[in-house]
Amino acid sequence: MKTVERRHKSTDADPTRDKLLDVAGRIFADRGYRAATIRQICVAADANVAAVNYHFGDKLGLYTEVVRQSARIAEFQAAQTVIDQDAPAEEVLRAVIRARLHSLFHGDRPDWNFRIMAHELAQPTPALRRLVNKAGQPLFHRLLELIGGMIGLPAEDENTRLCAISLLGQIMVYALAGPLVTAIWPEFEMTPEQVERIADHIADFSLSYIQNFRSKTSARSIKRTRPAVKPRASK
Amino acid sequence: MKTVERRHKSTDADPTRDKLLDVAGRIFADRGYRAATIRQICVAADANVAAVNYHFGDKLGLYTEVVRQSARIAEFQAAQTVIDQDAPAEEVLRAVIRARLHSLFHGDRPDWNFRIMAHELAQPTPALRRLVNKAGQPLFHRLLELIGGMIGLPAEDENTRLCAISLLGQIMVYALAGPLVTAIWPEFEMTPEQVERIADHIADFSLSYIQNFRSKTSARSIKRTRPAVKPRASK
Amino acid sequence: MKTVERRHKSTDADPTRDKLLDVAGRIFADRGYRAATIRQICVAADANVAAVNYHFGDKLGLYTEVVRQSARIAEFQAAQTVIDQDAPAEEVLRAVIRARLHSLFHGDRPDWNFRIMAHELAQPTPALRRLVNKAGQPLFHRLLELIGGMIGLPAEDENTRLCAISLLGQIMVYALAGPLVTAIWPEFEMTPEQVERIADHIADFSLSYIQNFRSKTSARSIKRTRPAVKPRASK
Amino acid sequence: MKTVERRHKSTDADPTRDKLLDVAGRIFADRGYRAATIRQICVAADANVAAVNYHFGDKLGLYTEVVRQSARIAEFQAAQTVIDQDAPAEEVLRAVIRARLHSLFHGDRPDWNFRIMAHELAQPTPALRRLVNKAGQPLFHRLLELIGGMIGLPAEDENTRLCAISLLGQIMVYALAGPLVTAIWPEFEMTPEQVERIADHIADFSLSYIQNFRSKTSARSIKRTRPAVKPRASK
DNA sequence: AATGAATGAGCCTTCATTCAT
DNA sequence: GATGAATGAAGGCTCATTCAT
Repeated sequence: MKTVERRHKSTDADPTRDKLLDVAGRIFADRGYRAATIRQICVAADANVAAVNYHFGDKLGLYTEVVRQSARIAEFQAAQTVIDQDAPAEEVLRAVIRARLHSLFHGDRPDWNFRIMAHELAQPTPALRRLVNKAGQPLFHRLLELIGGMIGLPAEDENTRLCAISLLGQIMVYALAGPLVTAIWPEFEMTPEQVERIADHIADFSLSYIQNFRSKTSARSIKRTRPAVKPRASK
Repeated sequence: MKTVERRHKSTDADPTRDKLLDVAGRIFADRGYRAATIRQICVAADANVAAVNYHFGDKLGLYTEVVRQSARIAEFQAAQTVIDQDAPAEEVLRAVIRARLHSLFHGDRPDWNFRIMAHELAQPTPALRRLVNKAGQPLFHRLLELIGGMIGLPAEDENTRLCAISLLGQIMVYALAGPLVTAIWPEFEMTPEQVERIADHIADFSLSYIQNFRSKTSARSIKRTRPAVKPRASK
Repeated sequence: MKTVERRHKSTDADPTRDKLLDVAGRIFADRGYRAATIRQICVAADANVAAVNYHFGDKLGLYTEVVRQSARIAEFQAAQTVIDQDAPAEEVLRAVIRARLHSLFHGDRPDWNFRIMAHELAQPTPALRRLVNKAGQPLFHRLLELIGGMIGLPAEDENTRLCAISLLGQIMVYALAGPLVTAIWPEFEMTPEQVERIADHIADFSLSYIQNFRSKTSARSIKRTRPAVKPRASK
Repeated sequence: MKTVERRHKSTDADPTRDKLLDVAGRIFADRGYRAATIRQICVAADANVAAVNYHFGDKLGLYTEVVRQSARIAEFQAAQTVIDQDAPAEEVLRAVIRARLHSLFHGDRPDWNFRIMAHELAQPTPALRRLVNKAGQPLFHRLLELIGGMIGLPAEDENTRLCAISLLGQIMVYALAGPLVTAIWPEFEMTPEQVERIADHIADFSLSYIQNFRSKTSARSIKRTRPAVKPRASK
């Protein structure tokens, strides 16, 4: 708020700053904003406690930069997956799911991008809401478009939204609730193969509903009262 | 590590202790373990700062007790839903989903049971892992049994587990990632009706896959290489 | 701002709090608000660093209380001097001057009342302006009334105000600019006798002008241009 | 205590150094020594953080230089006013008062000379006492001479000193206790005209006593209860 | 049995200062 | 000769915990 944010001439080549950013990313991702301490970060980055203040002005400044970078990477990754936009919707959806899970556990760059976001989603840092939302929007928007297209409803339709949330929930649970996963599946380990398998499962699981959605349209009206017969048509 | 655990003659009827427990539950559920302060809790419970230490020995002691109680309630609730165990699996599943979502947002008294668990799942308190797992087990176990029964595979099968996680993920996302939900659905608000609708959606969404699972068995083998044809039954 | 200000049942008998207040008064008076450190104060008061937070919530809270107490004492002293209000104005004025100087250097209670005020007057603590003003008002008001009465002008008249400031300036200089006094008068020392002598001098010095003021009324108009002959005419 | 003092070949023409000095003067005058930070100064002077250290070795080094310069200017100004030394004492006195007030609020370039001195008088920087005293001496000495001459007593006489202090107190109060002035005179504003008016008032106020001083010797007796004969005159 | 008072460790931040180009 | 980067020593504040009734 009061101090300088950026004092450096060029954006590249500031080893201390970069290391700080990298280490901070990891630690923030592990512990969350509050629990992480500047000292931990600085010790791990082999820097002085005041270095954070010098380079980022603030603990929040450092964190903001970390999130910003995460956001940049997220946007970039999202953009990258767009390439095969002319592929069939199903394939695109599978690609998106796989990409998300991948960036969550095996992104080439710092692997904490998504976990930072996860923390923010769980316990938002007041000052950062907008930034995080902005970072997530491309993904969310795409998902809504995609699903909307597949179920033949506008992106803003309640059903589209519910499906998008269902889909994201399946992905996020791995990021947000590791212990839950472990509790259900003790031998679970995040190997690249496992990631693939999970991605496939989530896709299959979700497409099953999405691709059969159309047949349901007419049964909508009774929903309200918890109907004895659910709209699963063919069932 | 800590000394006192319980100094009282009888286990019942200690209004201060009870109020402390109640208030602490709410506050821990709202802010998480670290962010909640003993003082906040004591002020809110209209008790002395030392009361926590007196009754529970520790902040962690209080929290443990809160979680323990949450766990008890969770087990109880899980047991309660079992009553109609002879109902069709689908209905049981629907009931479980609805019950979870309900306890998450509109539980009667201690509406924070599940939220505490959510916090623990997201950022486990080291000392409590086992306790939380234990508390979750009944639910997880039941879910695995149920789904396993429906898809005709053992509870320990990878597919059963993936389905359970998918199902729980859809529920947990509402507990763990409010901002995500808001980002996708800005007008969203957690009215009782909305909860019902979401519960229905999650059930529909999940059952679509689960109830059609059988037909998939043969297609398994090609999975690894991203098969041209995915096992999605009707497709 | 956020913490509790007063947690104590009765206003008396809290030795730590009182000692803290006393020591803080002295140190704040010596060094000013910023330069004084909580640690210095606590060490000198033989208390823990956190004691300040506990009893006053804040460094500013402690300081505020110190100033408030100073203000109370100031008001009390001012009120006390009023007793001989029916005495001739000149005598009252002399009494006021003497009382001020006295409280400045030889108040029975903590001797820093006035020096705190002096610091506040020199470099006001933003949050305390009102409090200090309130504390000073009784004195200022009385002085204006008194002088106004003697020179036959309303208290709000510019001349009354200028005289009051001149009078107070002569007193304050001893509080605010010790080094100046020492520079002019190296052997100077604040013995009770010296205080008396100074009080007399200030009274004489000021009354000379005030008591002869009437004769000046007509000469006002030429003032602006720095007249060759000043209005001391008849004198 | 500090190492470097001056590393430059010639004493003139170092724009950075000069600007630093100028800006530092203003900022020190505004905020005082402690509250002013090297960074503020360097930023305002458009110089590097290390510049102060480079040019003056120290924060105190910079401040010392600022004060030294202030002292030089003060001496110069004092000398300048002396020019009309053959004018009547009263006129010289008026001129001195006006000059002081003027330099306090409307000095041409470095308008902070006097305010720096004011800060030093209120809260002396240990290492600078002598320097400041030296800077003030010319003014003080002249004032004592002048007043001594007018009341017919030596410059070292107690009465002369008391008068000088009274005179200076009336001036300094405007520099040191702005809030006091404002409290007494809310609408007060330091326009050039106001400065003139105040200067006139202080001169009138003081001359009234000084010019009538002799006549006072006998009237002493009624004073308060305190001594029948006060030390004036014969002493 | 229960509480108000006190404590010490740790956190974030600021700042003057020094270092390595 | 001059500067951007880095450092360490405080400072204020918060908090869980303990002490003395």
